[in-house]
Amino acid sequence: MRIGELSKATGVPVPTIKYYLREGLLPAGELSSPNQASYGDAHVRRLRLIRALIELANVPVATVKEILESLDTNSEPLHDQIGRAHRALTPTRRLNSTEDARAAATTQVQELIAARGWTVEPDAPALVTLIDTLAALRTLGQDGPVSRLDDYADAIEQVARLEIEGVTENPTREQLAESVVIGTILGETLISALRLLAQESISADLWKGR
Amino acid sequence: MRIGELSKATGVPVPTIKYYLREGLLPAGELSSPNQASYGDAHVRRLRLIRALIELANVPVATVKEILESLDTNSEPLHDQIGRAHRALTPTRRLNSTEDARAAATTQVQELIAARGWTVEPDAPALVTLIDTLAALRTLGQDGPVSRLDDYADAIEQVARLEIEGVTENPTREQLAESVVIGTILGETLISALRLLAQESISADLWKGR
DNA sequence: CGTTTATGGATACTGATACTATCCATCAAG
DNA sequence: CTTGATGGATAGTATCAGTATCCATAAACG
Repeated sequence: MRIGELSKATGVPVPTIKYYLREGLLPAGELSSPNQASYGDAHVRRLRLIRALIELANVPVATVKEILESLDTNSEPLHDQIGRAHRALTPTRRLNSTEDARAAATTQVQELIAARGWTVEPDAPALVTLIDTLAALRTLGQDGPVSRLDDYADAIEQVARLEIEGVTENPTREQLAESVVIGTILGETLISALRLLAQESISADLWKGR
Repeated sequence: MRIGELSKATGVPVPTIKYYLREGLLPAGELSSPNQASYGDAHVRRLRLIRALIELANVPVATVKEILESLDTNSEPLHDQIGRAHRALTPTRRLNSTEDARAAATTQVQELIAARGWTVEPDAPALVTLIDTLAALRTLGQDGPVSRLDDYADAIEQVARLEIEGVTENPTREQLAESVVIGTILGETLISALRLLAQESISADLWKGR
């Protein structure tokens, strides 16, 4: 398969494929002569994965590269690979909310984690996001979600259990890693879309025309 | 309060505040003379909201503007305001997956909606995202989430119900709109962070060191 | 065999986004 | 009365994700 056919097969423009090759997201094709390379099914698959992460999950190109490298080498422990996927989904910027809102949120989160017996590193990026979000909600006078945090956690734990279930049936370590990482990232998009759909339905029933 | 104090109170740099004023995200302060304006608590609150949407939920500046305008005028029906918030959370770009994967995903989603009795417009943005995501997962050989879609929907419906519950206790129409819109957007960040935390915990217990 | 057309590789350019920086004529505070 | 903000306008910057252009070579067609 030549680059033009790869482009046709995936719908990705040739210059974009060249860009991904340059950036190291996509491995080079096999060269038969200095300006002739052939690509295979692995390239089609990889390209689809790249597009899904970029288009659906809004993962930056540089992060996609990191994730793919980590999946390719498999030198890292699985738990670290997951951490990499998590960083792809966590906003890096910190929010400065009022000191007391943050303090209250921190306590609440610590209690939640303790009550559920979760094993979470104190510097997990999602921890910071959770605290910041709770603090922001409270500061903005929206304490509905804040006061129902435990109920949210119930539902989310259910989802997380489902995801683990759907992933542990993978036989090899490589397949497991791939499933976890892809599932973590695209799962977020899936859940978000489902939630919006459910909300839209409820909103339509409740407030249509109000 | 002058702009410097507003900056101190929120941690947002003065040039950035000026930028938000220019872009119409933040209403102008009250002018006492051609180069002297004073800002109040409403500005502090608004600025915090802007930052939360941008930093935590990754909403683009232009979309934040739209959302705030819609909340300010309250001329739209509530259901349309929610639609606006939904568009802020939905990727606009479409993915081209294989025809049969899309067809299968479309059928599956239609069945899901029918089975649950959801009221969803056929052109809802989340619908497209959901179909694309399912198609991508299947194409990538990750059918775990695809086959468990109904279980996911169970858990998500539970979350959506919680959110409605936490929001209907608002007395006025304006407060309701604000709660729904902010809750929809920041709720997404909250749920995402909770999910990652739950995953990290499970992953730590299951695969630490593997 | 000759002429389009496509390709690999390198380099340069573009458009969007979210700020930053500079300027200047006030205005306010010490 | 000098020093330091401020409002408003305009210009500049950094990053990101591609696009575009060139060129020497190779393949496909007639």
